[in-house]
Amino acid sequence: MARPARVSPDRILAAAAVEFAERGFAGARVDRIARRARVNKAMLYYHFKSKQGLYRTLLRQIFTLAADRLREIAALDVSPTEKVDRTIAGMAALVSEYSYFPAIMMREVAEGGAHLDRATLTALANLPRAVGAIVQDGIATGVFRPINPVFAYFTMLAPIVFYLAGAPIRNEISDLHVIDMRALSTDDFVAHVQEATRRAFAADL
Amino acid sequence: MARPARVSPDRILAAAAVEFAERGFAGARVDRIARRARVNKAMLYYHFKSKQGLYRTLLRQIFTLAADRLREIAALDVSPTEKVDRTIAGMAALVSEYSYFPAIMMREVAEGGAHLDRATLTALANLPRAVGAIVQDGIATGVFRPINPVFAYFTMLAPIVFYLAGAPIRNEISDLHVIDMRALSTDDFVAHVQEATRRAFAADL
DNA sequence: GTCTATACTTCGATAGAC
DNA sequence: GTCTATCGAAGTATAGAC
Repeated sequence: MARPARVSPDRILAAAAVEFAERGFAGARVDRIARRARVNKAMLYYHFKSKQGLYRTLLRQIFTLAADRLREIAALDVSPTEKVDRTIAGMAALVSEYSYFPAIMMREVAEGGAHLDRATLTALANLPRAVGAIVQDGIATGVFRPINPVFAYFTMLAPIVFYLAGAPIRNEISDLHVIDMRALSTDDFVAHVQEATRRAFAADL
Repeated sequence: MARPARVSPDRILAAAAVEFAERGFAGARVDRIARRARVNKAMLYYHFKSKQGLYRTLLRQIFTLAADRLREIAALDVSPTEKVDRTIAGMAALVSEYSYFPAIMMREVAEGGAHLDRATLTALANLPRAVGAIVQDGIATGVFRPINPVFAYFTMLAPIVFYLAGAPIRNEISDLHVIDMRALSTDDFVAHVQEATRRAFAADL
């Protein structure tokens, strides 16, 4: 049973996730995180030592969680095609639970991993590794055509992350009445990426 | 003939592109931009009024350039399939000319357009519009299966932007010897996305 | 573990001479 | 248009009492 300990660190992490997702590492304000977590700023430093320490802890946690989910899917006893479908849906589901995930991911990619340590980068590396394993299995068993597994990772997941992170700016744009992107459904988009990926990966008959 | 005027503003914009791509709006330092452009900081404020003014000018320029290229492709007298191929290659080519483009794009999406004004958002909106027009044409003429044009935009271009923006962090990860992503070629990736997109969009026979 | 008060630094921006 | 000098705000971090 999960002990109710560490409420304060966990509340800080939750507040940090929102702040870092919305503003990035440089734009995030420690005062705002503390206030949102309803803890004293000194407590934040007491638990995490620095803004960067907090950031790294948060990202390691997020990346580890995501990689674990992907590895669970990879370990299932279903076809590679089904695993690819579930991978795409799984990432979308992860985002609906942790809505800050895509923005943090996009920012860190753009940042070139500047604020990350070895452990955090390793956790991130497990994402393409897990997806790559699924794809390689599909190629080996002849259900997928030969594709580079890392390429496959980007083709499958970049649209999901980009699309879900892009919801706020799509709304901004829709407000201008130049093009309306408000009616788009996330589920429809997930189904679209799944269908597109099945067609893109399938071995020729 | 382009007058050689405005060397100083142009140099500032070029320096700003590098700085904003590497560090984001909040992380960028006006002093660094001025030094890189070899102009006095006061000159920067003289020409652009504020950090935000500089940022908006830069992004409007980038987005306008990208949208113009896409519209040129859309206007070509070739098949929709060929246009889609060229759209993907065209974005990759744009990035090899303006290497700061993908990072800025990713950051701004994550930021939700917070620092942008109406003109800049409108310029950005022209990207999905141009791609959407190509896709709609393909659907109307029966060479593509029915797909949402905005979905198609994300499926085609998110992998390109994500992959190209991700070069630095892939190198960081490769240094850890957990997974090696250094040997990947950009041209191969472009070819992969083109092939995947052709298969994903093609109408069933 | 928790809080108040504050030290120290960095950064965006401008005044004002030339 | 260009430069020097500097202001004032904002931000990270910590010292030290409880």
